[in-house]
Amino acid sequence: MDHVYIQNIAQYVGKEITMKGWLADKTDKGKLQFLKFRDGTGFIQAVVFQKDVSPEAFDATKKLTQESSVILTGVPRAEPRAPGGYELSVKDVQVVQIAADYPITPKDHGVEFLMANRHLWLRSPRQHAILRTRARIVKAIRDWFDDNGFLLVDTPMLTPSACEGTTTLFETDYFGVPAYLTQSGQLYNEADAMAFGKVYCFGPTFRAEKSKTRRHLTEFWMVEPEWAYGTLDDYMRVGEEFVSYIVQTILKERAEELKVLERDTSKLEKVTPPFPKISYTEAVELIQKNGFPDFKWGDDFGAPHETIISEQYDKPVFVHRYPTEIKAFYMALDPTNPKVVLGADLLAPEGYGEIIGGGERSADLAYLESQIEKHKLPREAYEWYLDLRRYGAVPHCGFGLGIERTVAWICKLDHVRETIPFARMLEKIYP
RNA sequence: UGGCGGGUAGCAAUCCGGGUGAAUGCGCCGCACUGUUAAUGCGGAUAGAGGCAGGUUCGAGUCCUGCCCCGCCAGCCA
Repeated sequence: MDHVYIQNIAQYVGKEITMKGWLADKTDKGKLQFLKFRDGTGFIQAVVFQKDVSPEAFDATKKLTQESSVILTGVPRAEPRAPGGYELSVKDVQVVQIAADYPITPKDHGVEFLMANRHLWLRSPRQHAILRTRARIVKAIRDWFDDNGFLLVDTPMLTPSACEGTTTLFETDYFGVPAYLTQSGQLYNEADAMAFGKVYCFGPTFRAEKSKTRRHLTEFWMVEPEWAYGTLDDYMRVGEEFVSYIVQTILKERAEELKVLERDTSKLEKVTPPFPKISYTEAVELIQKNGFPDFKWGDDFGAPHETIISEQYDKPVFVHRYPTEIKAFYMALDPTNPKVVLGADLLAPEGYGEIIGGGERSADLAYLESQIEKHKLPREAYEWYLDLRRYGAVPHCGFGLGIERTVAWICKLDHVRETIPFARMLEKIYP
């Protein structure tokens, strides 16, 4: 007989089934043993009464340690008192392995210890809630693009040169020549958009920045759509529809997980289109009026400035038309004011900062040539990119959304390190 | 990289006005208990010469110096 998974338990109420998994925790009440059992799809309480099982099985139950692997046979039934609503009345217990003294106890632990034991920490209910939410966010992202005419066209991880500069890249030895782990699929995405119209790429991204904050990883996942004939306004409209879809989907599909995480969902419910949109210039005035009178037009936002902006709204907010000087070389100039570019960032509420960056890309060959020179980029590495402006250049736009920051925001976590199974952080790569 | 705060038993904390190798809870073992949810009660064992290296002192976990590691914040960014 095939074994049954906890996530499907409702279909088997009253029937004898077998479940395979691990013992998360146990409460010994003498002739009654409560097993907190998990199988990867969920947690369920199993109850072993001495009179219901063989003496051998009962003995084995009493000897089970935390995280021992075990196969249970029994009958599930509805139990209002149990988390999840179901409970297994056990008829037989088969021990697969008795686990050695398990380091992670149900009591408090520090971050250092938990991260050193990340390979085991993943088994905890809270980590399940986060990573199951992450998986659903990823599916929502793919669904939205797939259903809105975007073609998945992935971009390379290994690149011959930097996208925007060389200081933050991980270098590898590519058959004797340097190659770099990608920090963005952006430029390749533009080639793909000129080929397929509407595309998106989705994969890991690497940045060797010495950033040590709750919002940074050296390896993180990013989804980047790019589409031909798209404008700044198109991008912001797509962005708000897209982000709202993700949030509303999670509210519906991961309500149980958000409850485990004690997430205040009323704040997420408000995330619907349209989002507020303010210009960089308006944002500067806002910052000056709220405690930073010395902030100058032309300065880039720091974390405290972003917080001031996002605190004004109960939805994510777009800040558009940044000074040309502080943005990437490929950004399109605003034809009505060449001091600013047609770019915009989306700032998440509740202090989570920038979760999207993007905008319209320049289609102007001469302008891009001058930008490459101005930014001291190696011209030959960008010839293929310039080709895109020689052969059927069109206005186009795109953006990148950081998965981990989005997960951290939706789950309301203190740090992005819990949003990915094995976080890669500054000088930390174990386990 | 800078600022601040930390590194004491497997884990988490107390001790931080220097003075007999101090110490609580969890975990672990045993006993009791048919409704636990971080169970409870009783009993027991294990465990560090207090991050590492120096220094001051009659005497240092406790003061000083250097180094290592961790956390938070900042810069940079998604």
